[in-house]
Amino acid sequence: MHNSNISTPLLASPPTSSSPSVISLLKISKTPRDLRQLHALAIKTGLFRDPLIAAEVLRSSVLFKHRDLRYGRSVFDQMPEPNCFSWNTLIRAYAESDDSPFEALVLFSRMLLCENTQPNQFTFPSALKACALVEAIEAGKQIHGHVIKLGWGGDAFVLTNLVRMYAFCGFMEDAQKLVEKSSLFPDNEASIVLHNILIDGYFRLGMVEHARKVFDRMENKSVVSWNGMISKYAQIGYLKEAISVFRQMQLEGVKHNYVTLVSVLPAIARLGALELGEWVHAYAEKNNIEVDDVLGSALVDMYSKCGNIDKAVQVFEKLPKHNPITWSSVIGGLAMHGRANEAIDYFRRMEKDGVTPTDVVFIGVLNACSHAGLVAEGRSYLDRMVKLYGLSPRIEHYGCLVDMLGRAGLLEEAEELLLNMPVKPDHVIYKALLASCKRHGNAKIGMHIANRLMEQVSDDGDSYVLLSNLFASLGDWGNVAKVRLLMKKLDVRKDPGCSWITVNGKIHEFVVEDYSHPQSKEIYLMLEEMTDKLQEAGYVPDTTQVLLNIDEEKKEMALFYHSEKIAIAFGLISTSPGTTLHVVKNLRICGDCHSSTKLISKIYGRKIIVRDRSRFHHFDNGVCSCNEYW
DNA sequence: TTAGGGTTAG
Repeated sequence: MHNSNISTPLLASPPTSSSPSVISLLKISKTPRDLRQLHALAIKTGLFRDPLIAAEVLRSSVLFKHRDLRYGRSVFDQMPEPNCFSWNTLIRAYAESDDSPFEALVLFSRMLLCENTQPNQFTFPSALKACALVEAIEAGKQIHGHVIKLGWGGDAFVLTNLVRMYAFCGFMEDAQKLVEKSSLFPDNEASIVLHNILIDGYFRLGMVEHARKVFDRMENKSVVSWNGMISKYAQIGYLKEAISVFRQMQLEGVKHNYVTLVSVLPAIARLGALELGEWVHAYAEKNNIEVDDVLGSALVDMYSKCGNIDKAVQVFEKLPKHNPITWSSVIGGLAMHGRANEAIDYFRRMEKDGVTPTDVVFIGVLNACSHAGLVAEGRSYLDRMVKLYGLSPRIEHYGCLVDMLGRAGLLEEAEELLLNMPVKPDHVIYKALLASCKRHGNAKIGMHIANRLMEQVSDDGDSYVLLSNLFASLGDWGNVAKVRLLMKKLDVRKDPGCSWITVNGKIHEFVVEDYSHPQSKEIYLMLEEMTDKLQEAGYVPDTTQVLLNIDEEKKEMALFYHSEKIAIAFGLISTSPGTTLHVVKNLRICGDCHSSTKLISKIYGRKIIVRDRSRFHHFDNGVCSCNEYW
């Protein structure tokens, strides 16, 4: 068929036969069709035999706007004698591809066999990148040999990729040696990059101390080095370290930039350090750092995880644009705070705005339903996710649903779902159901689940504790003792419960019966006062929450020293009257702490916001925002 | 043509 009816503006004026104009046409070709037409034309006119033009066709097809590797490969295979540039282009394209980096190595070895071409400083980085991705250390070492033989060992790009190759393959000594050698000729820029890559490698291998040592020994650090430490620490949950590097950076006079803020905010969020989070937000505004959708989603998440959901919503509304992640942040935030209906409203607004929800957005929506007892809604949203959006539920989605059914007391259904879902249950989901069984006193299902949990978990202390708590709540002290003995034998420990509160920008952390705080004496006096006032207000300790076989008086004492109570006592003595207290706890709040905190909020006229492992509780004037549904 | 970034069930 003649193609005059599909002529594009690009081809309206046919190219002349001179190479430069074809090359410039290729460079501005926008659609795959433009490219294919130019390609066909080049072949028809014989211009494709010009290696420069052929190379440009290839480059246009695999890099930048087109990124069609299969098409690029066919272009390459048509070349009678690809030049070095073309080899490099295709090797790079494969090395950067998600599914076939290994093909880059195959091509590299084919290139070595060609008589007229030799790898150069542009070939090695891609080939080494491919080795790093597929952890091909032997190939990597051989390529290193070629690098030396051909004299590219001093090239900054080649060197960085060599170091990264060794680091990704876990050969840290080789990586370290290369970096040290490069430090002898301190061309700062390049040396800093090499050190950053080395640090990244140590983090990837979980060798955190080594990473820190390299960082501390760096004479010159760039802002990227600082940001890298902050983000890596935050990613592996070393939250305080992340924040301490952030502060040290400031002390040493290195200015925070956009990436610094985006990197440190998740750590602040998880710690619940509201004051610091507010400082970061103010810093962005004062320094004209644009709060775009990326920084915005980090801020929205920070405000909601730090207890200020209204501010989170406010920041969200002011963002210049929204994407699935900003929506996830605000929906997940509302869910955490138990504001299910608003979470659902936001979800509807998102759909109305034409944004396609991701599976993460649905985790937020389902979590909202779970924490508000909206069972029918939860089911229908899972259905919507599968049928309308074609998303496959992950274990997290089933986790929300099992939790939702369990909290609502629909334990048989929860168990049925857990046993029949198409993904393998993990210890998280078993524990969620086990916690519901304990709460609703269902020993039968609890035992089923416990048995299955024990089959697959051997070193998760929390699972054993949950099981022992289930027995304890049923008064089955014999089995409690058995589980505890087993824990001792297997040497598994549970996460110690701890709570923390930020006062004047400093985080104060407490564990159960904690006497280590410098103001410990005042804190315990306050705890005594609190207990007296609670008793005056008619509070009776709920000793069923103490899951040890000890006498009642001791049980009361054990409750009295729960870490969240200590944190609240400290908050009360170290802030002025009326100040809202923000407490974060790493486990779920216990029933006794929940009911006494309600009273404390009334007695002392304080709003107390507690974030526990699963959600927020806003205590105010004797009531909690969770409506006892947690 | 090399280094750093946001959301995710309990």
